[in-house]
Amino acid sequence: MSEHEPIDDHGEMPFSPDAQNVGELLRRSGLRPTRQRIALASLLYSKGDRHVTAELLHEEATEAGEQVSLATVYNTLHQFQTAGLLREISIGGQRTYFDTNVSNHNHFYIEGEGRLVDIPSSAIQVSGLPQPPEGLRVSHVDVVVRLVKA
Amino acid sequence: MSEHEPIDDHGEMPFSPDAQNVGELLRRSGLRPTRQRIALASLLYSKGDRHVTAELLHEEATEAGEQVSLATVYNTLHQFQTAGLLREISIGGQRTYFDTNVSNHNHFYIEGEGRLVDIPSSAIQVSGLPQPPEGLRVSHVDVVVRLVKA
DNA sequence: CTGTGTGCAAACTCTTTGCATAAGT
DNA sequence: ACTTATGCAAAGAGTTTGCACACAG
Repeated sequence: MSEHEPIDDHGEMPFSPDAQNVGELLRRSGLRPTRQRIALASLLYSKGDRHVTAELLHEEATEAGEQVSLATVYNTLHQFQTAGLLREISIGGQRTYFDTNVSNHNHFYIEGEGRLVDIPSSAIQVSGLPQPPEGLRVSHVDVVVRLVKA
Repeated sequence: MSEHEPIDDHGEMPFSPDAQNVGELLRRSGLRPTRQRIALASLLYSKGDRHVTAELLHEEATEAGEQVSLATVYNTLHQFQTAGLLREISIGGQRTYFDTNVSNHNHFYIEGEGRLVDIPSSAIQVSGLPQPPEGLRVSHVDVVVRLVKA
């Protein structure tokens, strides 16, 4: 994956939600474009950046008339994550969130609502990181800004 | 709860692990100093700053010959948290960690080991926080530096 | 004594897994 | 056809809860 021109046959949007492109996307990630995966990917990538839990996505799929089991949603989310299409977000609490924005950025977390909002990568700067202990390297720095009602 | 001088009767250490002081500590937090709570508090505050899960603490208590049920450990951790004696740490994943260091500071998280290490509060600086959405205020900023084997 | 805390086991939530069936190439 | 994905339901981990008994004040 490196030097293709922006797809030029008929579009200008980075991701287009139609099955065509989603299928391509999946195929490139080594995943068979099955009906369920296409449905889930469409939901994920047709509304801009999103933060979903398995349950939420399952609900949406069901409401959209797509029949997908919750187990498959879980499987699919993890497959997408492994393929680099999603990033798992680490908020405390019980539910696991997945973010369609895979680039470097941080989050507001609205307590009591369990809602996540992106903070653009550029906005926050972290300085003064101490040296990690021997034998370890920094893989990722997560900044979560917790918000409560004013 | 507000204006008491630093405890002046006979000590200079902030927390002393013996039952005496732990009992005091609990009492001031509005918690009855029961055998179990004293045992758990002693484990928590006698070794400097610690990061524990309910299971870990339960194990330690058991090994130390104290009989405490897991349910009580959970209850106690939450009571301590409410009383401001502990802070819950938000790492993704399934387990909940509690930190005996209640002051502002951040964490290294060692993936694959599930271990937490404090980063002194002073070390890290976060700048460029965007304005939170209307009606919300920042309650806390968590920085988690994820580490992997080099 | 009186009220709060504890222990146990059952319930609950979120997530994963095993295996037979269905769908993709 | 051959292989991989899906669905179901059951199992699993971590955590919470309800209620009888025990202990602190």
